Amino acid sequence: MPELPEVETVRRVLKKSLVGKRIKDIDIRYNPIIENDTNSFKENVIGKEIIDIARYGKYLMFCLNKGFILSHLRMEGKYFYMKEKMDNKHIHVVFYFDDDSILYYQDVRKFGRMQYLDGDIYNIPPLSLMGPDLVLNNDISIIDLYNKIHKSNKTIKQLLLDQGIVAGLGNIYVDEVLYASHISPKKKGDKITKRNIEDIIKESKRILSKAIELKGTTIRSYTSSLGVIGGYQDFLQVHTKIVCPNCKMTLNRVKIEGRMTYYCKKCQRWGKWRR
DNA sequence: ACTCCTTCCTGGAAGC
DNA sequence: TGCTTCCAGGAAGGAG
Repeated sequence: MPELPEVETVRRVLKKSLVGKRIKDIDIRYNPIIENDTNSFKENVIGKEIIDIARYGKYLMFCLNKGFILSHLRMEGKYFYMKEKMDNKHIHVVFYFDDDSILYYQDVRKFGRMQYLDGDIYNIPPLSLMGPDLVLNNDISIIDLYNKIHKSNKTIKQLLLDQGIVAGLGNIYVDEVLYASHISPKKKGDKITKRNIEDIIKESKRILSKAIELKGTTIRSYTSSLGVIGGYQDFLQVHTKIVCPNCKMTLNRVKIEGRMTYYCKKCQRWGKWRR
């Protein structure tokens, strides 16, 4: 399940190979992956050159000499770039380049999406609707974030998963950030303090940067994306863990709004002004 | 305008 | 052993 560090890792790998390549043809084998009409997607993309690969939150952006392909990997989306032909039933989109190299998009659960967009990409949906990227944005406003979170009575876990509030966190790293910030995932937005927000931003930056350094987290991953195996799983403190690394108490494993959540009831107390 | 619920999809695990 | 059922999970879209 790629979150910000995994998408950033994919971006770095793809950027090395793909910049300067011209798209000669596209094979779309499963139409729902493409959010545009498939014919107009092809018309817009074939013949274009990839000039850069960027990222915002969990979105990967193939910047073309005109327009962009915005790609979201969701749960299982993976890119494979190679000179050789490959085939399996989970490859849904294939990009052929003018130098006869090939980019395969594989997605076991078919949840991933991609679309062609043109214009001021950051000022049109979906990117215009997103909160600040936790890694790209070095100047996230504590007060703006506090205002957004403080007026809600949803849980902080749910709020941090909302990409409109902050961009990049998914289920794994939210648990890690809340643990590091000593905040219960069940704490409601209107009980969150400015100090909590500062901790969340600081810990998010620390954890996500470290995870990027280690090329992301690989758990329950049968195939490594592009042969890249992440190393951050060795640094996870609570997600998928049994015992709190700090107090050694058994961790709570509960569902919060449908998401499996790991936390330490003792070290992440809510209602108390631990922080 | 907000929140909650359902849908998408598959392989692997669990249950019988 | 082999079949069936359950479940995870990000985000969109519908319902209330």
